[in-house]
Amino acid sequence: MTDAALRQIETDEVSPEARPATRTLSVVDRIRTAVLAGEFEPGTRLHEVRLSERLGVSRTPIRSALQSLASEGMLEYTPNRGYSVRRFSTAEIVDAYEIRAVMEALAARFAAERGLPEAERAAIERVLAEGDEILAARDLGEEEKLAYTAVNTTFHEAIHSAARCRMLGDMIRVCHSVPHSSHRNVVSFEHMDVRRRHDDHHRIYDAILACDPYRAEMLMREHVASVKTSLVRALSGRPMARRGRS
Amino acid sequence: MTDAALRQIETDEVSPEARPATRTLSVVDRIRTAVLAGEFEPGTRLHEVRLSERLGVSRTPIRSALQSLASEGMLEYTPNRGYSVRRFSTAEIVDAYEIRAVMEALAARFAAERGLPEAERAAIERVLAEGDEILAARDLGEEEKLAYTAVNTTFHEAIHSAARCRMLGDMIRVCHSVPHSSHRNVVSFEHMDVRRRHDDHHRIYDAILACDPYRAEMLMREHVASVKTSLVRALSGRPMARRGRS
DNA sequence: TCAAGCGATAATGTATACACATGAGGGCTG
DNA sequence: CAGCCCTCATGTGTATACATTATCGCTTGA
Repeated sequence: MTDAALRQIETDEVSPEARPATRTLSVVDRIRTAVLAGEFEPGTRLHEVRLSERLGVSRTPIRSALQSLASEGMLEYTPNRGYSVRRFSTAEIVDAYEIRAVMEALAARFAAERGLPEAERAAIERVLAEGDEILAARDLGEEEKLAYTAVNTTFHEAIHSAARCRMLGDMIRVCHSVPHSSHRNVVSFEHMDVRRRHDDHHRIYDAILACDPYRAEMLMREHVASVKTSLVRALSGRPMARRGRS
Repeated sequence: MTDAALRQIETDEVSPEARPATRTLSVVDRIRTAVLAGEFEPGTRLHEVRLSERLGVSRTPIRSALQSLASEGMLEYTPNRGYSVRRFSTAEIVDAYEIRAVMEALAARFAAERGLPEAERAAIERVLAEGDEILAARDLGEEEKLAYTAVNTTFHEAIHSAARCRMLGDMIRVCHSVPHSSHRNVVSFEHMDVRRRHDDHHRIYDAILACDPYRAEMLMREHVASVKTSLVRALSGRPMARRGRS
């Protein structure tokens, strides 16, 4: 009890600005982060009682959170047997890229058809310039890689937002729960690859500005699908997919 | 013990084939059916207590079911304010068709790339023949329309299944929770439209059999998107979208 | 008369106790 | 000795009581 209260306060102090409205939502975040960080092996069962002891809340919000995460596709549920960390085959990871490719392509098309709102336009121009700067250097240190990953994320999120279609945004988000299949993980930082992908960004932006839905869609689809190709190369290089950092 | 056993048996007699494993799952079905049948106006709040009284179970499975349906996109959730029936704008319905178009197109491509399993091949050939028969008549009565709707559903489901990609299947299922945006509702039964769409089915099947992913994808995309066009025509004809039967 | 603050009420969020299902281990029987 | 069944332990499913939050109407003051 005292322990739980302390941890609660601790959590509040760590993130004072964005405290979730309910415990359930807080638990969703905590478990999601833990799973994405690889704290549980795929296939591990998540026992409600143990989680509730570990996180210091009762089983009710735990159950609720587990159900949420299962519907996101991150966990697997079997009636009367509970939840376990979903195991993704290589095929599923690759498929997730294909799905993400057509979805993000559709988002780019919507953005081109509907016009780019001022806020998104500004954000994209900013990250394009930032990316230009980062890539001006001959080699990328760890810091630059992190910075470019943020640039990449912002670029894509701006386009999702410009698509103005909630269902599409939701579905793209689901794709990101698949390990490796997120623009938050820049798969390859090889010189040619990054520069080429950054150039893609410029062209996609041009197409959207020019209100050319077909070109925007086509470019974005190839952009995302090409990452899949890099990924397959990487996976076949080292047969086992490592999880976690990098 | 005895009481529980009796209730169990009773339930078995009522629905001998598909008894849900838990009350939560049963409640999910019941609420989903009610909402799809239009028993609640869009925007209506679903009070947990009232539902629990109406369905004769406690709030726990009700809450669980509501959460499920919200993650399917059928309900809307606001923390501390509960669930309400999601209101779909015309724009969202049309967008759902676009999304479904690219997803089903991807499914067709996967099917073509991966080959058609025997079971799916048989099912498709059967419904293609059945559709030919139905459409041989000059005019379609109510019964024929129902029969053709079933044919349509089976055709599409066989292709989803042949795609062998769970995530894709899940996402397509989500599209179907949007009213009007389901192949279970054949939008237009005008002669030309139905015949054309049935012809599309034949061609899509041919493309998949010929292992022509590009053609299968393109045909399916146009096939679904064209329904969108019919829908827009219909909606602009009668400005208010009627829900429920027909 | 209107606006703002406050309190009552109802609905959701959470905790906990109990019911039931599943699986493993040991004892009984053929 | 092998196989089956029964029992028990573990963990999920459900019900219910309590805590917290939102909403609405009322009062009060300007």
